[in-house]
Amino acid sequence: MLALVDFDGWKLDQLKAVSPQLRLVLRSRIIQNDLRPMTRLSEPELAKEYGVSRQPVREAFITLMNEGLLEVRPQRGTFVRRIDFEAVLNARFVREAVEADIVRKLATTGDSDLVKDLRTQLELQKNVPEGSPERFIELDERFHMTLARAAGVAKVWDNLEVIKSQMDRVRFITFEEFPISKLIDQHEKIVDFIEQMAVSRAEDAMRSHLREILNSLPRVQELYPDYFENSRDISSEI
Amino acid sequence: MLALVDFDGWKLDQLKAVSPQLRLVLRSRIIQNDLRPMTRLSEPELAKEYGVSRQPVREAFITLMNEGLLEVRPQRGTFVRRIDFEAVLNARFVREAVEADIVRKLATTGDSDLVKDLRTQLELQKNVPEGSPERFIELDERFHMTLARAAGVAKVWDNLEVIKSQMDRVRFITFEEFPISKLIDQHEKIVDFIEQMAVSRAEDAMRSHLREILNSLPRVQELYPDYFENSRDISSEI
DNA sequence: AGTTGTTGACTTGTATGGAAGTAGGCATGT
DNA sequence: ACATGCCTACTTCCATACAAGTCAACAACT
Repeated sequence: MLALVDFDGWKLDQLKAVSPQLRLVLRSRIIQNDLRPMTRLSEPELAKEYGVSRQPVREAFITLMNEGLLEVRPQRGTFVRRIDFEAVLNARFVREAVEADIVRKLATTGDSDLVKDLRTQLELQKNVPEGSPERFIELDERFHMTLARAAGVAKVWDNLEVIKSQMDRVRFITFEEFPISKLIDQHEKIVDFIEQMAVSRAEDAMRSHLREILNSLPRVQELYPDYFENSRDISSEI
Repeated sequence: MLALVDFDGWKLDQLKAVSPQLRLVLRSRIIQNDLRPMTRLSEPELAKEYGVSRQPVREAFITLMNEGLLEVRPQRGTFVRRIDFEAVLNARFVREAVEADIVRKLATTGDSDLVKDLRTQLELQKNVPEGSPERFIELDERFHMTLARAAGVAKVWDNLEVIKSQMDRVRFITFEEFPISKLIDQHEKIVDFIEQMAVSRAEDAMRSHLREILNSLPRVQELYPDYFENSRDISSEI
C-alpha cells in the first residue's frame, strides 16, 4: 500500500538513506493537499528545513516528477503540479478495468475466508466516526487491496500506486464530499455478490462503485478550478 | 509510446539535460536485452563512457530503480534486475483488463475511420520480413496504442509504460519464439469484431490475444532460468 | 513616459571530493 | 591446514562548489 506517512512533526531517521525518506514525506504532503497545486518548492530551502544537503532533496524531486506530482522547470523552479484532469479520468478507467476483473475472478472461485475477512472490515468501516474521512480512506484502501491480494495480483496494487495517486489527490481535496455510508453500502454489495458467486453482478457492482468519483468531480472542479489542468467535459465518461 | 532509442553509436545531445537522456538510453538497453540481467553497472564507468560526471548517471539509476529495471544495493553495486516473473504476470493481468475494456468501448461505438486505419496497419504488419521481429514489435506497439487513443484514454498507455516494460523485456529475449503470423491473425479478428460491433466477441478476441505470452513463458523460463526471479507455476493463470 | 540594457539574486544542472560501508586478498597466528 | 584480523580497493551516498539559465528591479537613454 502507498505509505502515506504522517508528515506533521516528522523527522529524518539518521540510519536509513535520506533521499527515499524525503520522497515519501513529500509525496504524502502533496497527495494529502498539504502542499497545494502550484506551490513553489526550493531545493535549498527544503534541504535547510530537513537539515540535509541539496542532493537528496533533488533526487526526491526527480522521482516525484516522474510520478507526475512535481513539475521541474530548469533554471526556473520546481512546483507542485496541478491535478491533471485527464490523468484522473484515465486512472479511473484503469482502476475500473482492473478491479472489475479482480472481482470477477474472486466471484468465480468463491473464497469463504476472504468473505469473512471482508465482513470484518465492513464493520470497521461502519464504525468510522462521522468527522474523520481520513480514517475511512485508509480502510477503503485496505478493502480494495485485500481484494487484489486475494486474486493473486498483489503487485498490481503496487504498480497502480502511481496511477492511483492522481485519484487520491482528488479524494483528499474533497474530503467532505464523499458519501461514506453510500460507499460502504456499495462495498457490502460487492461482498454479497462475491459470496453468492454472482459473477456479473459482482462485476457491475464494482464498476458502479468506482464510477462514484465521477459524480463528485464536476463539483470539485467548480470549487477549486485553479487546482486542475486539462479540464474537459466528462459527460462522455458517464 | 515508450521511446526505445537506438542505443548503438548513440551520443549525448549537449543542449538537453544529460540525466533524462541517460535514463532513456539505459532503459532501452535493458529492455532490449543489450544489458543483461545481473549485469553490474558502475557509476564512474558509465560516466566515463558517456563523458559526463557521476551525478547524472546516478540520477538515471534512481529512476530506473523506481521502474524496477535496476537494483541498487548500497555500498555494494548497481545491477540490472532479473525479470520478476510475478511482475510479468501481473502486468499481463492489468493489460488484459484494460485493453479488454478499451476494445469493448470501441466495439460499442463503432468507428469506421479507426477500422480503416487499423486495416492499413495490418497490411504493414503482414509485410514485415520474416527475420525482423523488432519491426513487428514496433508495429504491434502502434496497433495497441491506436486502440487506446481511439478510446480516449491515450494517457493510459503512458501510465502503463512502466508496467509494460516488464513484458517487453520478455518479448525481446524471446524474439524468435513469437508466432508473428498468428498474432497478426488475432489482430485481424479484433478489427473484424470492432467493425461488426460484436462487443463481447471483440473483448474475447483481445483477451485471448493478450494471453498469448503465457504460452511462451514456460519455454523462456526453461531456456534462460537465471534471467528470472520469483519463478512460480503459471498454470493458474491459464 | 517608454524602451532598452545591465546587474544581481535567484533557480536547477553538473562536477568533484570525501564519508561510510562492503568484499576479497593476504599475512599472521594457532 | 585453517581461522582470524587487517588492509586495500571498490561501491553508493552525501556535501559542497561551480556553471548556466531566468527573472525582476533599476538605471540610462531616446
